[in-house]
Amino acid sequence: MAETGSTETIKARRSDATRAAILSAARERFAADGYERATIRAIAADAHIDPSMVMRYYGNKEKLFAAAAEFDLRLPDLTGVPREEIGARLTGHLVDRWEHDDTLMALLRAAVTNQAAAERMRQLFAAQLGPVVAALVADRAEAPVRAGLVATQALGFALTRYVLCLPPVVALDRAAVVAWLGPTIQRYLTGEQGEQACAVAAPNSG
Amino acid sequence: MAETGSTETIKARRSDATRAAILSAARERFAADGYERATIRAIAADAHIDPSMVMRYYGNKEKLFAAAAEFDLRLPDLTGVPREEIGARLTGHLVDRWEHDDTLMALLRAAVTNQAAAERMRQLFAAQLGPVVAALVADRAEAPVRAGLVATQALGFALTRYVLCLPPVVALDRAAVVAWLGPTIQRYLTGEQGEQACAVAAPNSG
DNA sequence: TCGACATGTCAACAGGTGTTGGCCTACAGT
DNA sequence: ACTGTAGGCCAACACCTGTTGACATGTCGA
Repeated sequence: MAETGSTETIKARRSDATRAAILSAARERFAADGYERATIRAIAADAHIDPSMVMRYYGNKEKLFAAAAEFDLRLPDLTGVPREEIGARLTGHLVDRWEHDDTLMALLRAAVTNQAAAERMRQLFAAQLGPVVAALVADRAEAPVRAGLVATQALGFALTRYVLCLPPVVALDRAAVVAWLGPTIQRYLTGEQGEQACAVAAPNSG
Repeated sequence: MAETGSTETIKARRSDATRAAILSAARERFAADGYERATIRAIAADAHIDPSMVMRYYGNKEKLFAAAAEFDLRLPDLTGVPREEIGARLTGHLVDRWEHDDTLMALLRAAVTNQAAAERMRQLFAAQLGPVVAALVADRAEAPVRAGLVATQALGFALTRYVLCLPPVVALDRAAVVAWLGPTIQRYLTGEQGEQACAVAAPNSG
């Protein structure tokens, strides 16, 4: 690769700003419209460039999506957290990730009608949520099921709140979300099949 | 209307079979492909008729979807069921509805990228799940939130199992689903915010 | 200064979309 | 037997899609 300035740093190409603008516009469009309704033309217009530039820099729509849907859940290490708090902590973290980054939304909306995006979603949970859950669970063989159950509730919340916009779910504030969903996530991580709720209050830390 | 045979029965038009075939094909396509990827041409081909017939009978794609997405959750009356079993019962019923009818799938897949379909989904939960939950809940003001939470878990399960196909969630059999999700639904219906799980086994009836 | 290369624009392509109108055919009522 | 009409097919429309290639412009090293 061509370099300049200090010998170790890669040269900042003049096109990097354009690439970033495309990626940012792509994320927004995919998040708002899903895979098929997010058109190359619309993305290019948002980025104030010609559609053909999108093709030059990302090859085709599929690859553009792959680049735009790169995502890190940034899950915290929960092994040091008091056992009864991990549900609330994980729930709070996931809500934050959803609210401050379009990427998950793009991935979710696209994954419903696009096979490649669905595969991405599967990999994301297997590679990022899986290990974290495995580190918390006593019986290693149970880890995939427990991670799957967590996904069930986490994605269901995101779907109803951010995509379908069911009014009562939209109305919940962060504390209420953690208070309601935290114990569910907690049980999926550390509880038993068939276990029922009883009146032990959990701390609302997130 | 023109009638024949017995004076009271409406005449069965020759086109009724075609109409039904269109509707059935539309449900399958919308369920499998979502709103935009399910094309009128593909639906017509499945029904072995010309695309223009779809337009003649249903006006346009939007109205066709509206007709195809007509759905009744057929929620049972849960007021007579022992209080600690309603979570399991409701969970089992919802799983059955998902597995034996394409319509919910069509609605879900379409609702993610189509506003009208999302509105349909909201109405479905407000009009069908809402009242059932309201009948079970002590404090009437809490009913919408509780119904929303149930939707959160029910739709999240459907999303991960039938749409995203997360392997561990797909692998669960009916009994396991009821055993894991039942207590969650139960808590959303009858439990308290912040309540945690403890070792009280729930019956596995469905 | 000159040429190579990166950056960007324009116009067009081939194919697919929802939708429309004209035409043919078979059947019901007289 | 004749005719009106419902059921169905065909061809076409206007538009939008991803994608491509030719062409202009700018920038930087030699």
